[in-house]
Amino acid sequence: MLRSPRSHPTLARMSTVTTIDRLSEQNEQDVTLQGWVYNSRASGKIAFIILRDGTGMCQCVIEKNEQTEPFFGDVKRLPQETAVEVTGAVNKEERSVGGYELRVTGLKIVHAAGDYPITPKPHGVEFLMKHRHLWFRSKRPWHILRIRSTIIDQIRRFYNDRGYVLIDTPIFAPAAGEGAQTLFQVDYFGDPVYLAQTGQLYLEAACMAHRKVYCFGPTFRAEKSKTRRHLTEFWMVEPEIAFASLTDVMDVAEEFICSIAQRVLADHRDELIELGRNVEEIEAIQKPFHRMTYTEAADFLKGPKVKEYLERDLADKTARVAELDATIAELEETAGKQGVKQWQKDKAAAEAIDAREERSDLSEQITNIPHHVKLAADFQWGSDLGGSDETILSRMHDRPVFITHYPKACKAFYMREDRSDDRVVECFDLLASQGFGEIIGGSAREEDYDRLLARMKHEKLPVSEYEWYLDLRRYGSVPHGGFGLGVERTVAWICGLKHIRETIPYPRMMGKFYP
RNA sequence: UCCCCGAUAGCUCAAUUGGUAGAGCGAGCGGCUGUUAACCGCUAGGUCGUAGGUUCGAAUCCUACUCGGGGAGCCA
Repeated sequence: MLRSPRSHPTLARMSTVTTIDRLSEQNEQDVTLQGWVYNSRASGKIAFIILRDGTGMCQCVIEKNEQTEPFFGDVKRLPQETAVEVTGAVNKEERSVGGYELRVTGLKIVHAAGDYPITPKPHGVEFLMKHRHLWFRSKRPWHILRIRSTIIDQIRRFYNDRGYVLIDTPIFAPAAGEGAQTLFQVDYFGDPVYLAQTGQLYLEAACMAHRKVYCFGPTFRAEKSKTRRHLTEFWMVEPEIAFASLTDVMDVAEEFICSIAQRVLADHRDELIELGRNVEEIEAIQKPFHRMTYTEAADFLKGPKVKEYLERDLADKTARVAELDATIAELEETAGKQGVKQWQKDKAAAEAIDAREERSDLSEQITNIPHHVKLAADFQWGSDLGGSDETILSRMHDRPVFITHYPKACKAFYMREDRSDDRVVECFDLLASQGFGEIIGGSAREEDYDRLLARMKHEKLPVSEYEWYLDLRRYGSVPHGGFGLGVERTVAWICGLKHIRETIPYPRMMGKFYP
């Protein structure tokens, strides 16, 4: 949008409106930036504004002189998040954030902000979540949501580039799917319908028309889980492929995850580092992933390696707690000592808070470890893998791990019976590395009419409501399969976030839906 | 549904274990020419989550409730 000088009486002269991400191409030129004050510092005759404009951050320097005199007084105490247009010369400057700064000659206040609630100091989660709409502007959420955007773009590209057809599946769905207690019920002109928790059954129908299809949209789970891994509304991408075996589907999943990791590394390496992510661990996301059957996993969990691993983990964590206690004591002494600069005290106090947080996380983990040892050792063939079991398997491998062939009883009715062992089904979960746990669940689908019907009757499903689904096994039924990837869990894993609520713009969790 | 932890200024936290409620940031005013969470001085800001109870006396101990955090089950 072009700006006329008349609408900006305080601008010294007309100059090109640009954005911070393009400043390196405009060194020495006069430009105008439009943005918000992220932070400001001022002394008697010089002021610094850290401006953010949506594309990056840039330091704007205002020296007091005849040109800046008319607005220098305003600049001296610009509240955080004041919207401004600043004009000046771009100047390459090592000392500045981003390497370039603006030597300001003109400034217009577009909107003077009031008392902005989020300060550059630490805040608690509850407070930040209540101000999610403003928190977007802070660095950390800004980086995370950009990476999320790239991951979603890569998801679409991956399937579109490989000839998959996008099939949008309904969000209002009859009770079909798995257990109704985890579904949100909605009144649909007097009839009960449910918010979809998967598009899979609908997708199976479409894959018999287009061969390779996928759906991508929000799904809803009414599970009463209050943990760092759960949302009630989350995004899932589900591909479905005709004439595909279990291993074909797993190969796609493997290729898919690698493509996401590569894309994020290519586009956001610096941002990952800024978020504190260990980039080497993402570089390690390469084919082939580990593959083990459920039965192998069960034996592994009961074996000596897991016990040793957990015992070593316990020892390491106990040692770390002792280390933290020493650090905390030291920091507290610094914070309370006389003759120490105030900013050093602040820093020590802030570090002490972080250390205490890490310590309380660790001590909770330490109390849980013996329980996890017991759960792993007592694992019974036939029961589903628990959260702690998955975490153990995932942490003990340097790349993602496929767990395949679960017992029939813990999986959904549509999964294909293993023809060589009818106790298990041809399915897989993909566990992300570094303990992030399950990000994909998939399977080959039962293509045999009689086996499927028997299974549905065994599960006491209302067969009449699934007639359309059974039709797929009456007319040209072929082996096929697919999987679902949880977008938020993937973002959490790639960004190294311990809580899923930061991976989605407006998290919906049990008991929380504001803003 | 169950288990554990927490709630003190707008924000982040402290209060020597039951004895007059404090600091930093933020806000307001003043000072400072290169700051990086700037710094220095001054000012305002509180029914200690709510309701009971114990006590001469409760932010502190007890009970219930509300809200938040973490976990189990279940799941992407």
